[in-house]
Amino acid sequence: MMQAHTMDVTEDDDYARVRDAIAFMSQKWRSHPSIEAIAAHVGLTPKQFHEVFRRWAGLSPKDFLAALTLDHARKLLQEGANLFETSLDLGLSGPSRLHDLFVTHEALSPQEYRKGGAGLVLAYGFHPCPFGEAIVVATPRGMAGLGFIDGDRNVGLADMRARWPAARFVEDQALTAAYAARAFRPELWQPETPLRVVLIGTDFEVRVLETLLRIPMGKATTYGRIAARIDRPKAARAVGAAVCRNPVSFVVPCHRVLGQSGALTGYHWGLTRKQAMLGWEVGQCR
DNA sequence: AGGGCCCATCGCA
DNA sequence: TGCGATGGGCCCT
Repeated sequence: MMQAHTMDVTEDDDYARVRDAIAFMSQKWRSHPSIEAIAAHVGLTPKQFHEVFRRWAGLSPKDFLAALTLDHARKLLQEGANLFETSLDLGLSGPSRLHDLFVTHEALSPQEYRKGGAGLVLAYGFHPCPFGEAIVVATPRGMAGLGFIDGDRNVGLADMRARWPAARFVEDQALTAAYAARAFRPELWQPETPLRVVLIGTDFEVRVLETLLRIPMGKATTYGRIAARIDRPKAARAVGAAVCRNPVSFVVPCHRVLGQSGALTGYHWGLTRKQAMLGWEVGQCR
């Protein structure tokens, strides 16, 4: 029966499988479930399970799951320890500086922001991505929002509307599709064709988001370090709150911010998704 | 008034 | 040592 019901695995539901596997793992990690047990739990044979991870992350299940451990998180933090120290001056070209160049960002003026986005027309659309379905929000000046759909599109849309209550939202898949196509492929963010992002928020928030843009893929930092970087060494908690409100997830990589202990703490779009992103990036980086 | 924090302590193996 | 739990401080909306 098991055989008879074993279904074809397609790329479309790869993420769903990965997501379920991660969720199962984080529940049972204490008892060290075997790969076989995890595969069975998500309804796959070990062989299929292996294929899914290869296709989705470019990693074996074992390597992928290893990327989700506390040990690995700590290693990430160690590697990222001097992420900000080396490039305090703008002329210096460290790796973080490089990344920074590929995303151009401009902040909406405080005045514009205070109006809650009044007069702004925001196009939105829904698109598949490596982490489920995404909602993309764009202005003529660049990408303003990126979120995720878990079941109900209206929930995701409401999440975005609540950020700019006075803006007019217009569905425009054609316009947002271009952003969606590039948002998850950082190798396409080139100096001559940067991914344009519009950061909308308070002064403090924008400064935090700008700092996030300097964290390269595959690296990580902590809330406290960001606070120090923006000259507010004791504001780690406020940084957490600002990171939490990041409208352009993934592109502004708030998933690369961890607690000082290496704990993943929280994620607006679900901790499981944060884990998925961190594991996926390990595969992208080799 | 509360957070996607952080640090110092303390009590347990 | 290395954890988990607790308490107090801190700073932005």
